[in-house]
Formats: sequence, structure tokens, C-alpha cells
Amino acid sequence: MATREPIHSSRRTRAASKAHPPATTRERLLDVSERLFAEKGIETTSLRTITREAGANLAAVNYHFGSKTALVTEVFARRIQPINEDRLRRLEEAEAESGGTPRIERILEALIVPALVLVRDPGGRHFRRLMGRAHSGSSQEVQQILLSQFERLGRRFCEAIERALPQLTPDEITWRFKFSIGAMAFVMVGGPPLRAAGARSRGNEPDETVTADLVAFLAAGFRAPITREGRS
Amino acid sequence: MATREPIHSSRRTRAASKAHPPATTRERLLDVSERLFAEKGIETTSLRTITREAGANLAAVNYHFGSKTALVTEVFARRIQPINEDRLRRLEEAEAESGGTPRIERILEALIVPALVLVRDPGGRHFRRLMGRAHSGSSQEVQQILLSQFERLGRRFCEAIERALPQLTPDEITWRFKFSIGAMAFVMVGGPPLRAAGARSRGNEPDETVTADLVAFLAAGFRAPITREGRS
DNA sequence: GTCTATATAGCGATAGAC
DNA sequence: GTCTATCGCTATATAGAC
Repeated sequence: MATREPIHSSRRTRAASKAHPPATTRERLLDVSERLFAEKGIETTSLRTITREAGANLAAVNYHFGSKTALVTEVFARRIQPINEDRLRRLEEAEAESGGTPRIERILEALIVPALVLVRDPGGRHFRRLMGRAHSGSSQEVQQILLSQFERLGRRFCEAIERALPQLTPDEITWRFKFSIGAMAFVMVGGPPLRAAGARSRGNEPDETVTADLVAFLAAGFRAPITREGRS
Repeated sequence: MATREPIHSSRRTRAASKAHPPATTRERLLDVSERLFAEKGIETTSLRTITREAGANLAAVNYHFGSKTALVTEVFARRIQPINEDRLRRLEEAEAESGGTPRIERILEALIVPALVLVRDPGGRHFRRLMGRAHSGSSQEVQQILLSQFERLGRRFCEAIERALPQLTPDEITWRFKFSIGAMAFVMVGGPPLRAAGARSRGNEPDETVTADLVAFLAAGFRAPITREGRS
């Protein structure tokens, strides 16, 4: 077992992608990284494991990305950008249809649907889990990556909510938006069952009905009257 | 600086605890671990850093706990148990006062207050962040620790909510409970500002008003009518 | 119980041949 | 663009003196 294997099985855990089993080394590294990061965490996944699973050489990561950090950044950027563009597009669409101030439900849909839609995407399922854990956990470095992608978006959505719910102060909206991000992230990450689903109806994996329920839940929360006592 | 310091400052970031600045090595290791895990993450915090900050020897962790994993387990167990007992006590209290079916607000307070009350506790602030990140992210190992402590509690709370909101199915309650855990966890972890708090009113650290707002938000969400289309 | 010293292993990164 | 080989470092864990 210590004698070193010849070239090492180059195709292994693939055959998941549709019509391009091999793809380029760069893409395989991104795909494998995404999956392993979601399954085991970023810090605990080594470049050795990544390159082995991708059927690539250990030096490939440093050749294609320069460093592990750069690889991590690219794993996130590759997915976040289209999602956030989709979010903005849906928000603008909702605003256009409603003359500038859509209902809170439409705003929340614009935020949530592009993320949870990854449930159906076989390649996106891993990233959905990864996003979920990146939102709350992870190192400061990763959160910085995520934050830089999310800051504009968060401001944009909060401003839209301010117009939709003028009775709330910007401060209250910021917190309620935070509650919403947390709820969404927790659904995304999936994770273990909080209780053993007696009715055996829906599993732990979110689907469209969950998306609709989450939107209804958060919209009602946003509309809750403020019960503040000792604040100016 | 490379010459090794004699015994290393044994009192440093303490003076936070009331009357026992040094405490035992075991307790200092737990305190320091808790803080560092919350600040940097578990995997990225080495035993070397922990023992150095605690003014203890590198071998101390393995002597007192046996392994890093056992240390991590103890860091969580030490805090979770009292919190979950507090949660159950408050839930039972609410049920007793209301004749068995308290309002959803009271149930949510029983769940949330014991966790967010740690805001005031100087030793608990670190753990609050740690709990927040453990809920969503972290390794399977840590989540397993958390889950075993949380499973009974989750079932117990969901059953209480079923009685409070009989119009909801158990399945819907499970998901809405999940939304609530996510929102709470995201508040606990604190994290970076989602937008730059223009009004400069409340910071990013949660306080009592946030707890009240979170309860009101979630309660309204739970009371939202079901808008399910294609389900039996 | 606390220390030094070290065993053993894995890490990210790189040089340089092909 | 891919490979081998290796550097330099850090990690957890432990043996054994005090």
C-alpha cells in the first residue's frame, strides 16, 4: 500500500454530469471542491483529497487557481453571481409590475426562489448546503467573500422593503431582513431532522411547497406590528 | 521573542468572571476554547493556540480531556444543558399558567430568551456566537453533538405549538419551527452587518428589543394562514 | 498535574522535468 | 498543462521526567 499506484484511477465519482463526463480539469476541480466543501467543510477538506477525487494532480489547484483560498473564492463566486443577478432581476421585475412598491411577498420571493430553486439542480444541491453553512458558520475569510457579494444586494432589498412597509423603521427592517436570511439559510443547509417527521409527508429536503410556506411565514412576520416599549 | 517566556501570563483576558481569576486549568481551557472557537472556528483553532492563551501546557488538553474532540464536546455540553433546561422550565411554566395551551409568543419566548439572554453574560457572549455557527455550519461531528441535545427539545416544543395552533399540520409546524431556529441562530451568531445601519440606532449585537422583535416576527409567521395548493 | 521533547502525520505550496 | 518530488510548516497526540 505504500508502493504508490501508477497513474491513479482518473474517472471515479463522476458520471453525474450530463454529457461531459471529463470536462476540463479546472471545472472538475470546482465541482469536486463544491461537493466536498458542502459535505465536510472547507477547512477540513485538503487539496490532496480534492485533486485525488477530481482525478487531477496535486499541483493542479495551484496551477489553475494559485492557492486554496483562490479556489474557495471561485467556488462561491461561480454560483453566487448568477443567483444574485437572478434575485435583482426578479426584484426589478416585481417593482416594474407593481409600479415601484410590490407586496412584501413578491420581494421575499425574489430573494428566496433563486436560492432554493437549486433543489432541483443536481449540481446545485451541494452548493445549496455550502451556502447555508457559509452564511452562519465558516471562517471570517469565507464570510468576507460572501459579504462582499451580498452587501449591495442586502441594501437593495431592504430599501425595497422600506417602500413596501413604510410603517417599519429602517432599523427594524434590517433586523427582520436578518431573521429572514437566517431562516432561509437554515432551510438551505438542510441538516438533520429536528424531529422524526411522524406524518412522513415531506422530508427534510426543501421543495416548492416549503418555499411558498417560507415566503408566507416571513411575509407575516414582516407585517407584524412593532411592540417596542422603551425606545425613542 | 523566540527565547520562550518563563511561565506565561496566567491572567489575561479574564477578570470577566466574578471572584475566581485563575480558576483551574481545566476551566481555563474550556473558557479559552469557547472564545477562540467562536472567534475563529473550531477546526482552525489549534490546541497550541488554546493552551498558550490559557497559560497552560500543550499537553494539558490531552491530559484533561483526552483529545481535541472531547474538549469540543465538553465546551458545548457545559453550556447547552443549562440552556435547554431553562427552555423546558419556561415552557412548562407557560403551560402551567395558561392551562396547557399558552400563546405562541410564550412558547417562542421559552425557546429564544434562554439563548439570547447570554448577551448580557460576558462569558456567554462567545458561546452565543459559537452556538449560532454550530446550528448551521460546522462539521458533522459537532452537529451530531448538538442534535442529540436538541432532538427531545425540538419535539417537545413542536408538540406545544401543535396545541397552540391546531389549524396547522404537524408537518407545517416542523418547517416553521425550523424557520424559527434558523432566524434565531442567525441572530445569535451576530456576524457582519447586512447593511451599514444608517440610523445608527441599534448595532449588530442583539439586545432585549431584538428578542422581543424576533418573538413578534416569528409568532406572526406561525399564525400565517397556509397557502398550499397541490397537497393532499 | 504539569512539564519538555518528540513521534507521526498531514497540510499548502513550489521547483523543475516532461 | 501535467507530472514527481520535496520543502517548510503545523497539526494532534504521547512518552516519560519532574
